[in-house]
Amino acid sequence: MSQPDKRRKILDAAVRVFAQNGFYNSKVSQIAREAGVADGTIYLYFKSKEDILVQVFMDTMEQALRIQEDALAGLECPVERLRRFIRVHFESVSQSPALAEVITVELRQSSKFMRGTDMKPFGRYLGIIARIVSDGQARGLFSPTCQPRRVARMLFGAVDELALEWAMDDRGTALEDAWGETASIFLDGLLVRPSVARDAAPTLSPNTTTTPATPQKEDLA
Amino acid sequence: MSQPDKRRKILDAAVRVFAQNGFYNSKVSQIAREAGVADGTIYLYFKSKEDILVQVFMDTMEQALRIQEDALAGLECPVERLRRFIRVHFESVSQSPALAEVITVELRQSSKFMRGTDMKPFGRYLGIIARIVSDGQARGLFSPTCQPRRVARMLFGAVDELALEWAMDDRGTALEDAWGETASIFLDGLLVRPSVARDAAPTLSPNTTTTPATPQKEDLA
DNA sequence: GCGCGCTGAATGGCGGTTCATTCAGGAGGC
DNA sequence: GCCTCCTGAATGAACCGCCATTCAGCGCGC
Repeated sequence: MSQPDKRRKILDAAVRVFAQNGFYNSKVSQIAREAGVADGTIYLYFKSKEDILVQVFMDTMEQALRIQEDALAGLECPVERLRRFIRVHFESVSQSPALAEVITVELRQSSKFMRGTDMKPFGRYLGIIARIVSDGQARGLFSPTCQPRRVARMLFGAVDELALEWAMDDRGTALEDAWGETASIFLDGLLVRPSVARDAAPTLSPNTTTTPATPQKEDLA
Repeated sequence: MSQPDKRRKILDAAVRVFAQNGFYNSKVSQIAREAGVADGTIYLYFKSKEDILVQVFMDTMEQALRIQEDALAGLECPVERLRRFIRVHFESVSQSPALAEVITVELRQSSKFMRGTDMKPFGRYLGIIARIVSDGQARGLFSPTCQPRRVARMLFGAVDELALEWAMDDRGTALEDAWGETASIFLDGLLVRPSVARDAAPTLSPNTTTTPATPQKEDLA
């Protein structure tokens, strides 16, 4: 009646507590209280306090991977895939900010001294982006000069930073339109179109002035 | 003979130790040993262990700000300013990886429970980027639709993530060419030029195929 | 001999982990 | 149906090691 049920309750409680105090300032007994469970019970399900964190991380990452894989399943075009990825990431984050905060903040900390814990799931998450990029390059859509792996890391950093800001400070501002802006920068860049005629003075303003390549339709999930 | 000298030694030692073990797994006595100083001495210069971290953060941030302000002093063009900013950031990081690691990793952690410690310096760092962006918009160079503050955050995230990766794992790979790639993505995007004629089939290949707007000369520091 | 900068052994408490104990519910004998 | 015996999940008070912080004293320069 309780086995996996209780594990979940503890994990959820842990996420809340970690998000509020950070891993090291969280007491196991507080997690227990929050989960409605005795201190000792926790050690029936987890090896140690640190193990809780690892499992939170693993669970979340695996879920995120599944969600992305599902979301991208139908799409062909790398451009659309990239946009979708970004949107889904933000959506996942806004689903449970506390979780996002823990992953985002604690993940870094952890990966330092958790040598031993395999960060594979994270690598796979990056891999999704990297594959989109290299695929886009193969089709001649994306600039062939950039390293997919690096772009993946870059994009993840950007997206993660925005998510963190949102989760920590200004829960008020809309995270919803962050995704569009992020996508448009990564696809089109900051620069306004007429980049070829860079040093040519604005002789005649071509009709290109406002043509961000972004307005592809991208309807519902 | 030692007042500010010793403070520095302790700070430097702390950076090394924190970088290796993370803040919470670092022992004050280890910092002391590393600094060639007695445990108690540390408390002559710092209120607490946490205070050491705060000061590392403050010092570093202030230095980073100074460096960027100096580096950008002469430049007018927002495009060049942005590129310079990115390059200088990476250069700073590669100057002392340990420091970068601490700032990058611990900063997040910290800002959670260090409510009270003002994160102003970090805000100012973001502010530099934001100003470049809004300036670029004012001059019609950058897309007017994006929020400078958000772009700043995004860029910082990207750059920080790359720096972290470099500092932690693959110290081997060249951080040097990361800056160029980052700049080119943020300025030009991933997409290969002919964005206007999106759905038009490749009727005639225009000469635009390989024209990343990046090849501005950007010589030495 | 005084004070200042420094020392490092001692301390105090904090909190992760353990483990003797409890108790709900299931199986089986009558 | 009811009582008894088991089982193992759950409990939570106590334990114990760890480490940030303190402070009584030491030496050195004046």
